[in-house]
Amino acid sequence: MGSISRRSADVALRIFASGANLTPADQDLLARLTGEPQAFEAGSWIEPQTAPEERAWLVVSGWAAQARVLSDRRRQIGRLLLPGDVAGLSHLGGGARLGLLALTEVVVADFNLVRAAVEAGKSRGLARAWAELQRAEQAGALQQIMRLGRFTAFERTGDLLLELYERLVAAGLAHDRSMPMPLTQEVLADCLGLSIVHLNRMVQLLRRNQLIASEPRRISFLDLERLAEECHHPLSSEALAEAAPRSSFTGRAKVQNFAAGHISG
Amino acid sequence: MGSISRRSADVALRIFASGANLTPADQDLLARLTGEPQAFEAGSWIEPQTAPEERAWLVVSGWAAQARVLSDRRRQIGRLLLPGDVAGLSHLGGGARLGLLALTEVVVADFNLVRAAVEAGKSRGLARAWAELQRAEQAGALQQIMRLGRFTAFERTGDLLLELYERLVAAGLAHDRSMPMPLTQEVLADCLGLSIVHLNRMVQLLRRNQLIASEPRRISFLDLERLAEECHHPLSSEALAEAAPRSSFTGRAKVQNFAAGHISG
DNA sequence: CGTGGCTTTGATAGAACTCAAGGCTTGTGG
DNA sequence: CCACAAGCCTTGAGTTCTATCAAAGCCACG
Repeated sequence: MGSISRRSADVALRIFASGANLTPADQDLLARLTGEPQAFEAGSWIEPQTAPEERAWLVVSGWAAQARVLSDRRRQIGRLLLPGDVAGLSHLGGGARLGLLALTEVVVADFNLVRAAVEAGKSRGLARAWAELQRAEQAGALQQIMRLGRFTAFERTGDLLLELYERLVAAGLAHDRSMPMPLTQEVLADCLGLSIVHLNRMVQLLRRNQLIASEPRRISFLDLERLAEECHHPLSSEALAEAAPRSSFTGRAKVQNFAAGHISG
Repeated sequence: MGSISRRSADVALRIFASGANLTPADQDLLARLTGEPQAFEAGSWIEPQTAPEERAWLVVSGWAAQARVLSDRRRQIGRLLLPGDVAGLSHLGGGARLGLLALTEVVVADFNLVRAAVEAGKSRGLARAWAELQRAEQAGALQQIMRLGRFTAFERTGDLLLELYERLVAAGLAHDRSMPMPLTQEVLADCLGLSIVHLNRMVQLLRRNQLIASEPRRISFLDLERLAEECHHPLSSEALAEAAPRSSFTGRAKVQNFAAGHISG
């Protein structure tokens, strides 16, 4: 949890503000209100679900998750946070509170002052950007509900991977039908409401069906369009545009797990 | 879809604004911006999921649902709307769009002007009320994700019934551990991602376990606290307070379905 | 009194979970 | 440089949960 150079938050701030068209003055205000970056190691809670108040955080680098753990150790991940995402847009309160968990090594910046400024109506530009984040969070939640409610395990898995790819592309962190995948299958399973074993089998099915290929910490899509169709996932145009070069992975027979494993199928 | 007396929206407006502490001026603005109440019959789409733009609606009376239907007829209900709830708080756009479906006969009022006023920053009070609605919607979505992801069919069913009871109590539409239940089991199943048959069996299980009792279009809770515990549902204090009188249903052996059926235990 | 919508029941099939063990990598210490 | 341990992925077998299919019952309504 050390302190990091303040500048390291710049990239994330840029991602956060992308599409919001902030004026220079707003950008400056935003930079001043953003707290010192802090690092958390993989597996640690940035904010436990029992925290007395809900703080706002900007994810600067690394992947985090908002999660709730039941007394019998069942765990549900409500939302995955990528660099540029913000946790704690609004105080949820009550029984709905989630904890914020570092899935990889994560750097976050305190965003409470930004939230306070937005709530106090200090800046129209920031308020617009904030509203856009809330919109995206709401849309993501609905997508998650659709997945969990009526999708099969196979569809859920493909749909989530596509969502992550699209979000990473939007953040400039993926391209060419390939993306980093630092998450363990346990984490993916907890997103999708599946057991680890079953999720593993779905990933293998995706591979056997020539829909994805994976290197240790990376996943490539062999047929984005077919995967999207089979998973009822409406592909964003940006994701398709980014996919043009159709990388060399297509030819390979290398079909492996994320972080280890051998050829299977 | 006829037009209804303008005054009929008053109650819903009051529910909508409850807790927001609007000034008289804001209340007046709100009333002026709220459109003519319109009636829709049960089963009709107030707004199809293919609508070109997403309009904002205040539910004045009746129950509605935001739902998405897949090409193979699978249907997922993302959110149930009770009187006083608002659909279309923000433009979601993209693939996440849901339709708005009348589950009973429903009266809605056009809320687009209110949304526009909020987005234009016309009133601090209205903006606060609007933000509170967004907060509630977000919390509801997270609850739904938790339910669908990690709860068993039994827990989902009980948890949803408790949520509905709490929301109805908050809106002044239920009390004494008893609430109206105009929804068919098909609708409940589509909320919970279950088949009709299985949902029916879960309801029967709740009855057999002496947790609920039901008359034709009404459900009573025989042991709110035990149900909440078994379903991992944190009960709101208001729901418990409303429950004090422990109505006479407790003694009855009448254990029936919602709209029809016979004794089954 | 027949019809349609909803609920209930039973039987069967399929999906997903659990348990248990083994394999691949990576990192660590001798 | 090798042995070992820990974490993660993979596999197989058996069980539980949930869906599907089909039919029947109940109720409201015309």
